[in-house]
Amino acid sequence: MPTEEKLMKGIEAMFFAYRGFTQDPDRILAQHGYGRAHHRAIHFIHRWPGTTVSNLLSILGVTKQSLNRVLRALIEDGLVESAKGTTDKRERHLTLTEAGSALEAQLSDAQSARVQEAYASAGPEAVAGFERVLEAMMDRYLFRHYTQLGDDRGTDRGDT
Amino acid sequence: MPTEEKLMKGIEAMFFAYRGFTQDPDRILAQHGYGRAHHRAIHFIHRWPGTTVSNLLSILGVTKQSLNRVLRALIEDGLVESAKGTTDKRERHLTLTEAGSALEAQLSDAQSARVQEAYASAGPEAVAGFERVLEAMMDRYLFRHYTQLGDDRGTDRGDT
DNA sequence: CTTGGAATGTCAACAAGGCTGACGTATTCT
DNA sequence: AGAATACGTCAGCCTTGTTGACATTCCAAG
Repeated sequence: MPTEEKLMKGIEAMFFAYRGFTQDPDRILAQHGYGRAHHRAIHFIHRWPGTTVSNLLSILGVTKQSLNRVLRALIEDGLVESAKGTTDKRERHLTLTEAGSALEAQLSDAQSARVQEAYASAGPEAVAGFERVLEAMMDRYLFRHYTQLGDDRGTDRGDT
Repeated sequence: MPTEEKLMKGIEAMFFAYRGFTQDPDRILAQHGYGRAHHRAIHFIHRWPGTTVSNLLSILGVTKQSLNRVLRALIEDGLVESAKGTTDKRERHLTLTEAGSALEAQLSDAQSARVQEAYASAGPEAVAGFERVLEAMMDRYLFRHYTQLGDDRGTDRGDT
């Protein structure tokens, strides 16, 4: 049973660490006139090329209006391609263009570098613990959505 | 040297975990018409009762205009008290009122509960690793500001 | 074959919470 | 006396989230 003080330190550590975690990508994004929302979209489209809009919606947990605004910009700027589905023509399958992949790589490199530094300075055992705690901290409902992406597309519950 | 895949998983874990981490407080805050910015102010005023506005500014890393908006609401709502300094009358020393402490406790309980669940399910060794990685991930400059709060008040570099 | 629901896009309006720039006012320091 | 500090505030802008409403296209079930 951790003390209140220990829990509070963990909470503050999450706050400060998350800020460090997003700092470098934020700088790069700002140079391109983008924000974190664009980063998230780019990241997950890179992670699952050809994913659909509704998949992305359930991963990101935002409204389609919010996502659409970001997606529209990325498509107009030629970083993302949206292709009508073949089996289900209502779906749009999203992929990164070359330019999109380039930006993704730039962002990923910056963020990975910081994470890797942290991993290196903390050691492999600490990293294993880090991952275990983070997994336990995730929202289980949302995470289930994420891990089921390959087989289960999830359901759209409309605008509500 | 961790693989790219391992680093990417760590990055996503941070994203999902942070969302879980803020979920419960966000719900409570919404009921009171507040947001995360209010939570952060309340948290750090609780942590350092009597802290000054400029201290808070360097901890939170936002502009005084942003902080002021939040602080004004909390003061008007009677959750925070602002007292003119005695030695330096320019400073405002911030403390939580009873109502403010009550909300802080409610928020802290909710957030601590989730963190503690995660700690319990991951085990004490994992927690030690978690903390080591997070500390290494923080921005060193900002964190130094934080840890020096007791003795060094930091400097205000003006509006720029 | 019709009809309901799913997947998507879009318009409009609004709010929180960042930001910059520009001032104003005490107060303290040099 | 004058510069710098601590704080507050007005105004305006941006991103990114929200709700609500509506249109289109398409799949699937009755």
